[in-house]
Amino acid sequence: MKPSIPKGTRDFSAKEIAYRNYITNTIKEAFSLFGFAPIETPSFENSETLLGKYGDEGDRLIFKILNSGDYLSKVDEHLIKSKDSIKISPKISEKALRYDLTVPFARYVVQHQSEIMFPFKRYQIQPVWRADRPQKGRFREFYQCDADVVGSKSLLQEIEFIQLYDTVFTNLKLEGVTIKINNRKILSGIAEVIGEQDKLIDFTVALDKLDKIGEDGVIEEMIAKGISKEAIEKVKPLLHLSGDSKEQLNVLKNLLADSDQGLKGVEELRYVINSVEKIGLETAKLQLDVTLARGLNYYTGAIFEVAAPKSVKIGSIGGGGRYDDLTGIFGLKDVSGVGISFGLDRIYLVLEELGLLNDVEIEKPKVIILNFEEETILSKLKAIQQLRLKGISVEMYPDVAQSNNQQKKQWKYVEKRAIPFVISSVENDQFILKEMDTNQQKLCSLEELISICQ
RNA sequence: GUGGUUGUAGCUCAGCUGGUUAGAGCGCCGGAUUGUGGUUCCGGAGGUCGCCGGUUCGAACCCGGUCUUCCACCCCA
Repeated sequence: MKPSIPKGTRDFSAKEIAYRNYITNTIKEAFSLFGFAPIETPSFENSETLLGKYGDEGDRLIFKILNSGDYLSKVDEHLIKSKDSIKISPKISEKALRYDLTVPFARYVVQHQSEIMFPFKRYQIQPVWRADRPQKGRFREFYQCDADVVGSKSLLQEIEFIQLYDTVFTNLKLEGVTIKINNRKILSGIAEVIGEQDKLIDFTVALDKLDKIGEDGVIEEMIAKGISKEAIEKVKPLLHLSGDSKEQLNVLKNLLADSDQGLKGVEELRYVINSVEKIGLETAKLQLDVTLARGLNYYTGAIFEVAAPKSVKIGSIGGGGRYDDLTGIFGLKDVSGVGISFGLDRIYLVLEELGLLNDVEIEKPKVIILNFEEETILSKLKAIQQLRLKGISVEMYPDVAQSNNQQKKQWKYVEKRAIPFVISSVENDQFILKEMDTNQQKLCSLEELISICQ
């Protein structure tokens, strides 16, 4: 059998893990700096927890887990003969792999509401699964790093999340990141003003594609979705908004004069953007983007999306927003939440492409002891014990060299792993120590060895 | 879900319009030379050319199907 793994999944080498840990540690540090504490939820949930939360498209992409045992025996025979997958699947599958971290988190909040102190701040770094077709920066198993606050409607949270994004990308030394911000209330306000409330989703999805398919493309798609020509005519000014955020907000304010909701969105955005501008960001740029929609149906206020530096062609590396009633479907009303997510795998690709991972330390021993002759093994093992007691990582090449070639192989092993110190042999309690960087070699005692390598 | 793309030794790839025992470099293993590696040289192992079927006297190369890779759309991190 030829070994293989399912498409869209990956093995990670020691080096890749080192790089990934560097990224997640940077994110974790920032999360706790901002007062978030980690929680974890199971890899799979009851299907009813997940299904219907992400729209039809989302449901299609959820990995369903087949019931164990004789899962067909209890299914009605007519149903099986009907070959109706949608009706049969809930009968044979009651669990599913989580699709994101937000919905399981909402479930968690409701289920543990009596133990939780609100406002509740948590972070979660775990893999999620989607039955998608893989492509660049898109996998079927990937990691999300989410931070959310529930139980506070304060816009200060939005401001803090923007700062959190900025902190992480600053610490990763990633320059040129753009944090795009919009407000769902503005989008529904626009839909209201142009009289197309019921087509809000189609409208926003089309608008979202502006930078991808251009003005004509957006208009074409809106027509295809049945949005009236009058409505589109009213929207047109949006398609070429210009100027700084202040000017853009003023245009929006005029456009949305008849929509209370829309005006509220404008004010919320104005507050957040003004505050952030006054406080200042380290490396990231905050940008108002009225076309920013995001697919998820549960956002109700601010919407965030993080774009990688322009030189890297990849989808968004993070996103988030405010959802006023996510916990409502699980029976807990009026709990507002806001959160953001970092796409670990995409951030990795961006950093790698920009060469920002090259300086990351890879775990390896500091010292290696070569194994050229049987007789000295015991004294070497003793030295190893002493070095390890001092916290110096050290290993010995396991196989004794029987020939010149095998000695050569040991040296090659050292070189390949870039181990800085090599002990080639022991004579009368004196070690022959070679420092690979300088190529200098000297004879030293155990004490000297420890002080050099420490 | 739609469209395209890829698949030859462990890795990177050759293999002209179908023709006898399928090649290279690197790597790997053994050996020689090098004071303890990084040089040079010699030798060796390793592939039913993704899989199934078809066309043909004959296919790695043509056709169909299938799986896989990567990419774009949809959607998204």
